[in-house]
Amino acid sequence: MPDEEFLAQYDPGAYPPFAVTVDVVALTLRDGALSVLLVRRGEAPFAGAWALPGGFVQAGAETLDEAAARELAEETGLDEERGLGRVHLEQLGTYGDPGRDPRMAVVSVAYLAFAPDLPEALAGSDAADARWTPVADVPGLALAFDHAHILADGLERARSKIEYTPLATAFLRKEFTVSELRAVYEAVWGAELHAGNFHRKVLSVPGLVESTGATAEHSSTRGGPRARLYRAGDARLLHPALLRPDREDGVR
Amino acid sequence: MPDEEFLAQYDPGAYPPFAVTVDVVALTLRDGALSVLLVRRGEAPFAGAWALPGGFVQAGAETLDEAAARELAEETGLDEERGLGRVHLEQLGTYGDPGRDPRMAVVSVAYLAFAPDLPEALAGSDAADARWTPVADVPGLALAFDHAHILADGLERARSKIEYTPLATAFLRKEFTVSELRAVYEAVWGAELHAGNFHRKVLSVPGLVESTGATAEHSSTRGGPRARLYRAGDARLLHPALLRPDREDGVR
DNA sequence: TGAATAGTGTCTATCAGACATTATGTC
DNA sequence: GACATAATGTCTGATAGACACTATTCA
Repeated sequence: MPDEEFLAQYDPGAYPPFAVTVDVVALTLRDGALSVLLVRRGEAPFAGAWALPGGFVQAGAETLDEAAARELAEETGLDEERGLGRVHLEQLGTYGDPGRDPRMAVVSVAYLAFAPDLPEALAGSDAADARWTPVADVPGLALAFDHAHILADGLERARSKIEYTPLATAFLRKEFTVSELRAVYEAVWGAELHAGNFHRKVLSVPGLVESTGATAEHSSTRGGPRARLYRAGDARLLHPALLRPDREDGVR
Repeated sequence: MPDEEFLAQYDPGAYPPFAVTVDVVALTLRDGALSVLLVRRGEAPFAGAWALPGGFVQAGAETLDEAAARELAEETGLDEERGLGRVHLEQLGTYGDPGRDPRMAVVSVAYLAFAPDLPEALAGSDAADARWTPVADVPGLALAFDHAHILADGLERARSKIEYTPLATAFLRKEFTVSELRAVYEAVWGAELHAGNFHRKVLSVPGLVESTGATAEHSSTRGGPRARLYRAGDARLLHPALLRPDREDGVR
């Protein structure tokens, strides 16, 4: 049977129906704290509960990546011009356990976003509120659906990803100091790093950062020389990697 | 509005309909060559073309992981008893570009499987044929849908995963020699490794392998002492990792 | 006997991490 | 002047990789 003939008599209803959503774990640094974008749901199910921003994929009209970017833009107020281009967005994983949504069979494709410090969030169409929330405060929140699980996976991916890619720079503005970069690593890993060793390491890894020649305006905090400014380098993978301090070697 | 009331009047038809499939990139070593399980499609679309094994997820009846295990079992003839338990199965990524399936909007959740050398494949219900195919032979095959893309992603994941996890052992039987393990790395990475250094490295990484005390029956190939036998160790992450030989440092 | 293999020893360049030091800012 | 920070220097132990070497088995 030729394909055309088959398609003409084809009955889409014969296949089990799913709804497909995208949900975004959007991370940023606010006041030195690793924070995630959460929305307060305006509608059932889980009305009133905090959840990851997300929504239904428009079948046939957009790719999954585009759907994730669209949902993120709706809640952050960014567009392609203003900043969205600087946000790193990657697929995290897909969650489809039966019963994860009480309405019907829903498969959620989760995305992970790294964003520089952004203006306060905007409540999108179907959200009552939207807020950047320090991830340390999330455990008390009882997120909707399986979003706590998705967030945990996203955090672990983020911790691992900044080890061997230069994506920590995606949390910063275009120009940054080594100290600011160190603050990113410390916030994501939740561990203090040795300033001197970190400095030397960052400059020694090929392609992680490149110098701008300029120095920061005023030394922000409590004195010290003005720090030099760097841009993100052109590496896509770090070699050697910046390994996080020993997390119980090997994880048996 | 309470959730129950909402659910009662809820109309699933209001949401864009998707079909959800799982597709499996199942890798194994056959005669020293890294090989992937392919099926020849019996029905349109792409009837007669080779494709990754997969099928529709049964909505509400199984998790995505279970659906992937079911599809893999159908094509390999394995069940929980006979070997399926030793197969490593992990989610690879999700593919949902509009038009990737000519019939309707289909989202495919791809899985990656590492299997020990298995008996010849079995054609499942909707496949005309099933075969373990050396990945080196695949480029000439014009796989159905976007399966060439999915396979490429799976291979890259596999190459990367054996660096920092002990999953290379999933390609071998319960007991194996260091040389057999080296053959896995060489097949997956497509590079020759230094036998002596590899040997010392494998034994020095905590939790990668543990000794059985036994030695192999006969030195299989062209002489040499009988090799000692090892089991997979209890590590879930390797530290330090086994880095693959320099792939153009950093990938700019 | 010859050849290939298993396993170990040695050397060197590199790297992570601990620690120290100097210069430069703020309060 | 007290103090924190930026940046660099020094040292040590671990590691990757090159190479050499011995012992063991098959043909």
